[in-house]
Amino acid sequence: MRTVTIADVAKHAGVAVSTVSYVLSGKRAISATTRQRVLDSVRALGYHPNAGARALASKRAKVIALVLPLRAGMNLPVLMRFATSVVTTARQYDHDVLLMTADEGPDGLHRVAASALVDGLLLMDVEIHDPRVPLLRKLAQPSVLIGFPADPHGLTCVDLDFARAGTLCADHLAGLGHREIALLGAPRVVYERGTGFAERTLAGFVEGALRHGLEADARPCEESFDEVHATVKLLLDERPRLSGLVVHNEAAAGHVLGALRILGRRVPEDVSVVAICPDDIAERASPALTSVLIPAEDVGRQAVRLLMAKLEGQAVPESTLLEPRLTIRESSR
Amino acid sequence: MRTVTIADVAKHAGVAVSTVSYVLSGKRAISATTRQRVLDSVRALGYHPNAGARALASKRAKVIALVLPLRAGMNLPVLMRFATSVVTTARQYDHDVLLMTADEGPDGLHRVAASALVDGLLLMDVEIHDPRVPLLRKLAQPSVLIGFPADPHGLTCVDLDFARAGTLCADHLAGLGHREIALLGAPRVVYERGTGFAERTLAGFVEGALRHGLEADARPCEESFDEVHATVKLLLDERPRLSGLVVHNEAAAGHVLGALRILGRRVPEDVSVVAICPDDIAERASPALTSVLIPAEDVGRQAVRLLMAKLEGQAVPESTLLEPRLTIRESSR
DNA sequence: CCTTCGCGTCGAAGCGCTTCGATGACCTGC
DNA sequence: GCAGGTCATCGAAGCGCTTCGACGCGAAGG
Repeated sequence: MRTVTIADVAKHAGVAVSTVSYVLSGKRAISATTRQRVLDSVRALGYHPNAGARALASKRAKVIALVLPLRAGMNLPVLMRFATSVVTTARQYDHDVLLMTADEGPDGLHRVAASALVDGLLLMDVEIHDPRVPLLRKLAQPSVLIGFPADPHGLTCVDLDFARAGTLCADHLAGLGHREIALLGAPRVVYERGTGFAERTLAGFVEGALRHGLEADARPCEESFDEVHATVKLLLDERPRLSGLVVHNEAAAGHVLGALRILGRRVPEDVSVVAICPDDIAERASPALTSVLIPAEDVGRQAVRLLMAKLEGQAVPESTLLEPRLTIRESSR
Repeated sequence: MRTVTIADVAKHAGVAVSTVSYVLSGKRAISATTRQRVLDSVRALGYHPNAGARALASKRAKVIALVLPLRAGMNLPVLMRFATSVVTTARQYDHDVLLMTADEGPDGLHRVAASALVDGLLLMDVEIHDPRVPLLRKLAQPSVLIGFPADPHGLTCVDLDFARAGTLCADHLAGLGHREIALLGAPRVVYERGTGFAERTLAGFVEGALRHGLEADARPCEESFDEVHATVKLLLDERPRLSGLVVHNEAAAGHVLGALRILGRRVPEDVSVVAICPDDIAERASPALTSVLIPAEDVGRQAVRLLMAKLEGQAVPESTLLEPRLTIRESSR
């Protein structure tokens, strides 16, 4: 039971190999009758083009690389959601996805690119001074980044508009009449790493609070319950009249509610809480959290679309910021 | 700046193309001096073999498929950890990983296999009556399954020994002197899906409890705080002297502690809690949970090893059960 | 009626690599 | 001193596909 090749199909259909190829690729006109005959043979023999041969001859592997980070502080569920959406979208464009971890570093990217294993790259969680960025500029293959390096010039970057997300939270709380609010942020290491999104959220939050004339505070925070409890307590001790809390730390969101309960503050009666986190986390919490979602699915879909456009040789914007949306649930009033 | 081919290397080193190939593959003896000359040229020119050409000529793509599920009830962080360990291990064997989602179904597997895109497949979360299993038996490529279908004959399956995990929990609680214990399980849908692992845990738990002559109870449980709270309350109402709780539901583990707190039971003074969950979840909880870990990393590594062995034509065991380990933390005494 | 032009199809030349059989060069042992 | 055997290297034949130029044929145009 040898594997079926295009030559087998050609013989079965009584046409030339090239004709089969053209039927399958649609790159030249083929009469309806011939096309049908070929298609029938393809089905009858169960033909599947050999990926290697196709890649060799056409210089297109129909595979894109997805490079995921796996460092501390990354939210795994979101990453997974993102990956899923990338795979699903890529399949819609008839491409497959090669999964890579960031710890292979620039060399890993160079390897898959130089060996023509992939036609394009998708990098998640790009840092401000990312050592992979200079390499990407040299590569023959196009790439799309999730996140923004210091100089995005000549690159294609996608991200949630975190500054807007921060502002949106401040706006929401201000609109509800709160006068003293605070941001409970990501673990300190995230800020230090300079990934950018944490700072941008903070900046947007502060800007929004200022614009509304609110008293605003902000703290990084680790993810353990004890740390969250301590930070919330600190915030509350320093500002007894604090009545609005923005949480930009998915892992901590649930703990914040627990801590407030223990500290004798009711949510939302005493303190309104707004989270910047995926919807499922917000919904699972009790009370359900008013939240600005991180639309992992949208980001993935958009990133793949941009990459596919680049593969087609189309021009695409350097920067794509996804508009955040605030969903009001039970934790704010 | 054309891409460098093996012919360029051969010319640069003053040898035949085949000699370069043999140097790189090590499949024939090459003199030390020639080898060095070739290696120098490779480096000087920055040569990387073209993956498509290599795959075509050698019939080995050096890529394996990783098929991940994305259904309700799956724990995303564990999935991600698993994927990471698969990628890392595969790289050690000089292979890359093609990421697929289970929703492409049997057709998707058939596609990547028939097109020789991959040399082998790794399927996560196999169900008792998995529609993909009959296909796997027909494929030219070897595969390894995480989980067990009804008839594992002729396949290669890896999993945590969930029955042992359940028993281990019962043993631990019995050893601490508890007489009435209960298992708080996965969401009902997980049992209904017949994935097997939930039942096996339950069976192991019951068996262990019986052997020690304990009173034992068990309930499936959804993941929301409210549901967990309700289930814990029910358990406690029915058995006021319940003093040991096994939680086999990662998402609920944290909520269980919260519920017990609200219900006025101290952990571990009044109730000992043992979880079957990844270490990080157990450690993050407060108090830290005594737990049997789901060793996602081990499973991934082991699965890749088995697949690589099969690719080399070696015989491997049909069934590999990974021994669970119980880590004692603060939540049991 | 003959030229011209598309349209549909074919044949062949690669794409860059692996692998097989062949070829020398050199050594060994009788 | 020569048959036999190694060892290192080479050349060439594919692997299965895409793509380019060529070609035959019927329709349209002069």
